[in-house]
Amino acid sequence: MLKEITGQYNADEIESRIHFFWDEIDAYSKVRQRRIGAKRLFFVDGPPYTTGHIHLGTAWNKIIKDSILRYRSMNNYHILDRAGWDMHGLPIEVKVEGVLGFTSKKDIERYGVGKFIDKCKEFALIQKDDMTRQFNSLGVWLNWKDPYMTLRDEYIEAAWWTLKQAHMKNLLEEGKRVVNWCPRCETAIADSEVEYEERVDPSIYVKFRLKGEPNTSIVIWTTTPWTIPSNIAVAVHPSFEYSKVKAVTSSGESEVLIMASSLVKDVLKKGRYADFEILETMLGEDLTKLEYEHPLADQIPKQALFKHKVYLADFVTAENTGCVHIAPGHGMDDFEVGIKYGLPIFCPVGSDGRYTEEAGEYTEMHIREANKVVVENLKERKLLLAESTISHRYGHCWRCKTPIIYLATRQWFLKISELKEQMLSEIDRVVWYPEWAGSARFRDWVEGARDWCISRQRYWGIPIPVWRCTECERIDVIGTKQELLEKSGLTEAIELHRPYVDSITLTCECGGKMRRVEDVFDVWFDSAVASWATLNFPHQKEDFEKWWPADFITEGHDQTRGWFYSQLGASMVAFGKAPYKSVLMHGFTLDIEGKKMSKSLGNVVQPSEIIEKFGADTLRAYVLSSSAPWEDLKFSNEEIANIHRTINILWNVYRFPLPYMVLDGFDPSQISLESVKPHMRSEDWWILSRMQSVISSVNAAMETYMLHKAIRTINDFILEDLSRWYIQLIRPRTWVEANDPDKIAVYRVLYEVFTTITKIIAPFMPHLAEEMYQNLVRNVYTDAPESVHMNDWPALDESLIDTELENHMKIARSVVEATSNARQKVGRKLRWPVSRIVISPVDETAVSAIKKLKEVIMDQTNAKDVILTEIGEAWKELSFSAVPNPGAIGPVFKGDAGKVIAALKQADAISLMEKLTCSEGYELQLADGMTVTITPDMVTFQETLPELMASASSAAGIVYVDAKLTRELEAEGYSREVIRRVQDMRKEMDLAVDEYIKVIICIDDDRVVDLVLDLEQMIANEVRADLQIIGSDIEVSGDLVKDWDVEGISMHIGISRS
RNA sequence: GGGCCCGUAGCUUAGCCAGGUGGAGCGCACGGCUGAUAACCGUGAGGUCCUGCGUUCGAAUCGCAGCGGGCCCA
Repeated sequence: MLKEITGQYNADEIESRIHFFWDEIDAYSKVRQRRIGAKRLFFVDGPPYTTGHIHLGTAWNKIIKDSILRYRSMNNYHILDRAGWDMHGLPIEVKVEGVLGFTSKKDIERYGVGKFIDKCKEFALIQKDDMTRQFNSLGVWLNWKDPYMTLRDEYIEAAWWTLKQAHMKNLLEEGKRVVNWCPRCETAIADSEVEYEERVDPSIYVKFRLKGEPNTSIVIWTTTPWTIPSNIAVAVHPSFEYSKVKAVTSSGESEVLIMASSLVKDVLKKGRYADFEILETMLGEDLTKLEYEHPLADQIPKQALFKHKVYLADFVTAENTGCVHIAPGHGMDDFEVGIKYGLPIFCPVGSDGRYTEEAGEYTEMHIREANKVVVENLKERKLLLAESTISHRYGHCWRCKTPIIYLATRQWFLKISELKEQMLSEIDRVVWYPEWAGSARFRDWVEGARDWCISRQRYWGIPIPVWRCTECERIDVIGTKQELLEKSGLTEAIELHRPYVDSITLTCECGGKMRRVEDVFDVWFDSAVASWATLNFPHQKEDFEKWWPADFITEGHDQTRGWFYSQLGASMVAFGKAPYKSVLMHGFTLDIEGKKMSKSLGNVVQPSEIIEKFGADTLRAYVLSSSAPWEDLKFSNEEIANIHRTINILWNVYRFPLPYMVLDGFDPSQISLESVKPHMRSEDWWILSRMQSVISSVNAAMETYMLHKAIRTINDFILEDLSRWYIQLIRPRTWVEANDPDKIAVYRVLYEVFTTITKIIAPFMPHLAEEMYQNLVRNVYTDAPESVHMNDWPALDESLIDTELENHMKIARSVVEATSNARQKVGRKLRWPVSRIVISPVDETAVSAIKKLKEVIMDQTNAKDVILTEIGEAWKELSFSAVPNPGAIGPVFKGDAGKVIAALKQADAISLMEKLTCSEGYELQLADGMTVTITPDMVTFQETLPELMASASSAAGIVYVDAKLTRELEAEGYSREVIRRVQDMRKEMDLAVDEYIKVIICIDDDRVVDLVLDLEQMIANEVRADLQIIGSDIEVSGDLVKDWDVEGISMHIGISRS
């Protein structure tokens, strides 16, 4: 049986109860099992990094996923949805280093890599558990019991297997490249791990002395003096014009300098030269014969051995000097130039940021200290033309914030650039939401794809499964644990992490010993293989055949260059096709100002705070409804409170009829909707039609992941249709005591609407849906599915949709609102009936709407009659007054204008109007007897309403309210005032709805007593009084006695339990 | 500096694709309702539709340029 709900909406209580219930019956597993055999949907969870705490953005991300999957499940999809965790990488290493008080890789080596890895693993696992709890509190259903974790053997194998594919397809390459390097973490870091921040660096102009041309130098500019020891060349633009300039100092000394012609003035000003003379101009391509001396060759013996020349490069811009310092070991562009012209890739800097022995006198110096030393050394040699500082954006390590450097090192690469064309065509095969996420944003990114450096010189990561022979250099890439066991001859269980795996050696074909290269994978490679790793491929191939590729993924727009890309790249390498069929790109959570949430700004909103205050369902409904998924979400406390209010209204709507239903023993399982149809009123048909229309809109919205539209539609329905209208209309019908078919029809219709609501809110507000479902459905039908989430999504019943009725109801509501408006103007409150409202309808539809829904209108306007005029015709009882228009009268009548205006106001408006509409003028007699001609532009007409009447416009036309009182109306008005007070007192005494009372009412006005006595019986019925005394001079007593003031009349009322 | 997205009332937003009198909610002011009541409803005020230029009979909507914000890149 249905149960009455007495409490207010208490999210905390509901949600903990529902979580307990779900755990108890293992609802999630049952829901998934139920759909086995249905159409498959493979969803891959983008694995959050195990930081230990979720934030609003990750909460939003999981809420989107959960809502979509719940919706799909109800629409009969068999869903595969392992939650995922990204658990390797620098962030955890850095955190563990912090806990252990380490500052460099040497500390880790001293401590022991094995112990360090154990700490990292422990850390990651603990943080995963913490975060699982937090995601659970959002009501997010994914497979939490068996999540995929990047630190697991089977996951590591998926990465290994993928690398082996790359090797077999000749897409794996080891090579010297310039990479972003963090000198603190002593590792290469990915482009995506570089954070750009404003930073002040030196800005120096350096003279490189030409060989064979005394007193002549080419001038370069740089912000990294420490790279000067590594200088190998100068680059110029082939088609820029360069000048040889004779520059003269204030002391009269002169020298010859070479730089871009357009920059001569700027440069010489910086060098504080007093005068100059252009000796010669030439194109960049004419400079290539020049050779110069390395400025610090005397300090760096190795530099004295290299030739230093000028080369051409298109990337040179006409900035600074137009001559670019090239150190192929320390810059991407520099490296390219070096490769192109076969220059030495000279890189005398070690992994810790200190110079190596190749740097001569700089050996062991840290590059950060080197800046000032280099500048000093250049100054000593009179090679420094100018020196200052510059503030610019410079890359930093995302974890430890150390400024990065560029180093040419040996690294492992996936040759993604070779796959670019195929990747672009795969992008077109994927369905993107919104469309531009793929066609514009992702495409742009992929078009710029470079080879992917997948190696890192760290510890906590998937070891790169490359073994190299110490004798012949041959390499072998291991694809699985099994393969490793076989090739190494080991039999016992092995740990696939460092340092254990490092100790395993293989035997080379040449008989030599093969050792693993020491690197681990870039952590982005981990998640890149998620779509097959989560299927335990290659360990287990059946699921892969059955499910892959993913039907759907959804992540934030930062993942364009992240997971959308890394997955595509890895999948192209492994399988030659995209690993996902459709992608929803969602936005970011910002603060109310539209600024990103960050700890330093102190504007971070914690999901847990919101859950505590409003509950998870409110948070969910808020983030889903407040903007389109792909737009950024500006977090607003006001808006979330507003959503909470809507949910609260739904709760109140839901519990409102329950006491009556329970009292009447209403059993929906015994009364079909079909059986009450003969007794349904227009409003019942209407709400059922609206309900179906809502289902239809929600379906349409969900098809294209317009989650915001889906929820807004549902919320509007709850607020506008259900709470503000239907419930108001049917309230009196629920109070009827007899077992009236009219009442039963309302109950059944409400029941139908409520049970449908539980299903359509289930994907979005899963707890509230479950709470309502358990009472409405499980308490009635014992054989119903255990959880609302096991139900099918409501099928659209088009036979219930009546668009004409929906349209008519809209018109009727508009009439009711207009009546409210008019009542307010005339000062007649709703409790007091009016004799009639008169409507001048605009068209046929308005007429039929009003005729069909007359009862509804009368009821809601508290009017005794509704009268229609002919279409477009004014109401006959109206009169008009003339309003003179001084703007037209003034210029014509000048000094007499005042008299004309006065006369117009006195004139008979009706005949004036009639004359003016059918002729050009009206002869008006003024007070002094003069007659003037009034033209139509001089006067406008205004309706004047009879006393106690008011009008307002509505969709149906003008609505007039006649608020004149009669004895009957007044009697009813006062009686309702009395009833309302007694009801208020019943409430105050907390009486049961059906309890009887005794009432004594003393009214200090004989006329009003008389009026009220007209309806004595009605009052007694309404307030359930079995004894009622009303008079003007009687003693008032009772359990509760109160004095009231009703429109200036004192009333004393006493009530007691009967 | 480049790519993509966003900019509408004090706040959150609809309308923009397909040009034709800008519409809600919150907040504010006033009023109403009263067995959903620690709830609810109505009315009103409140807009340089980021700015400028252009296309057009007509621009919040289309185009261009700029400004501000976000993500990504250099």
